Amino acid sequence: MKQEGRTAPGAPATLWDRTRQLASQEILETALRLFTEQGYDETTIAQIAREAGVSQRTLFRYFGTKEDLLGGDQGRFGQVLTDTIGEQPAEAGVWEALRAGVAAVLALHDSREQALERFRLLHNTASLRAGWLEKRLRFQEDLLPLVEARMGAAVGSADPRARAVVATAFACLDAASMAWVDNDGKGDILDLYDECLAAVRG
Amino acid sequence: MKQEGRTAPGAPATLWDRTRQLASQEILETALRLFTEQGYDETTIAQIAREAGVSQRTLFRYFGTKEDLLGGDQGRFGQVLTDTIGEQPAEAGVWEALRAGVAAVLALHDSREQALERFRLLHNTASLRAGWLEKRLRFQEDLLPLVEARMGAAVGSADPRARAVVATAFACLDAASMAWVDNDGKGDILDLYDECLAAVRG
DNA sequence: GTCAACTTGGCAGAGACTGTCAGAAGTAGT
DNA sequence: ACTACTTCTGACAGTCTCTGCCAAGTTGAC
Repeated sequence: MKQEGRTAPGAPATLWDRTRQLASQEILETALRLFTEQGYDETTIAQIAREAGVSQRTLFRYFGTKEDLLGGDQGRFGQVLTDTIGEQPAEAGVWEALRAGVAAVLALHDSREQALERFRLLHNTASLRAGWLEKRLRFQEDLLPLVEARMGAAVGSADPRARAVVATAFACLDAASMAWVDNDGKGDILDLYDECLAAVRG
Repeated sequence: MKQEGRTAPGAPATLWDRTRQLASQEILETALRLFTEQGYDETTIAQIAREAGVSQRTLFRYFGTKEDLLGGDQGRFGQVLTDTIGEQPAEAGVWEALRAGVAAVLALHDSREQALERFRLLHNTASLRAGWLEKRLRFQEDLLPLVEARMGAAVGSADPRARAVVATAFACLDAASMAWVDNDGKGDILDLYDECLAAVRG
């Protein structure tokens, strides 16, 4: 299995690529539909596979875990995050850089409705939240060197401050998105994020 | 099953209570030993049960999940946390109250070595971290009303600020404990916690 | 001693996930 | 078009966590 193909711009777009793209999308849509219809825990892999018209084995080849069926391409989240922050001007402070990263990631969702649906599922399903938090932790670790550099700390040292700053930013994003869901998607998450950060750093 | 007995101070201390206490301890020690010896993921429930001299079924009756085998009595963590914060004087600020809670929880570990062992396992095992984070999230929710009251916010409103503050405190605790583990348990976690908070709120 | 309350172990089974393997389907060389 | 090669798929069996159920044993209260 070598799924690197990723539909590059001037793609060769072999039949395999297109087929995989299609299957992947079909699985993803079926999963999201069933999750919202009957809940995450109440939906089995077997059911998703059946309704998507593939075998369980194939489903697991596309998405390594059940959690991966939500959140689509989470790899991109981390990528966009680190890229955006890395591109911030050197004179920008840590918090400005982190804010820019958060904004970029939030802009990644297809639509407000889809984002709301995903966030709602995420915040209401314990088993999902756990996996999501863990994945986010990996993003945080990836961000560490960038933040350390901006804070003037020795990169890779045992200095906990950079980690605390990054984790705080995510904590605020979490609080903001939860409030956003509670408000049924009214308003802007980024505004809520700013509000949270102000409350913390006040 | 009614395991409420919990060896109250002037306990009746029936034979059942003592037996359960013993079995629980035996299981816990066996689990921690095997986890540190061969890793969390590489240790199966079957093995723990066998070496602890109980059936798998009984093991699951004592500890609902594999994760529960680490962290001992996590219920107490949340209890101590909310109790301590609730007992703080009204004129104490949010951050002082939260710090007191954190200190109380940290004081709960039996020994420095055991705490170090647990933290190390926790931070190095992805599957464990996920569950731990999720459990912590529940503590955070429990704390919410207390913090909201102290911040003068409408309790139960969609105000994300209290959630952000609580999450930030935990984020700092996380960063502090990770640095502590990296330093092989040298120094005081609470000092690191203060350092983190200063970096965030600085 | 009797009976109720409690505890235990074994069994069967669900559900997520993995390794393996034969075979189908696409791709490329001639 | 024929062949050789790579890629993908489905099926099967198996592992591991976790749950429901039931029969048997132990303890406690009277």
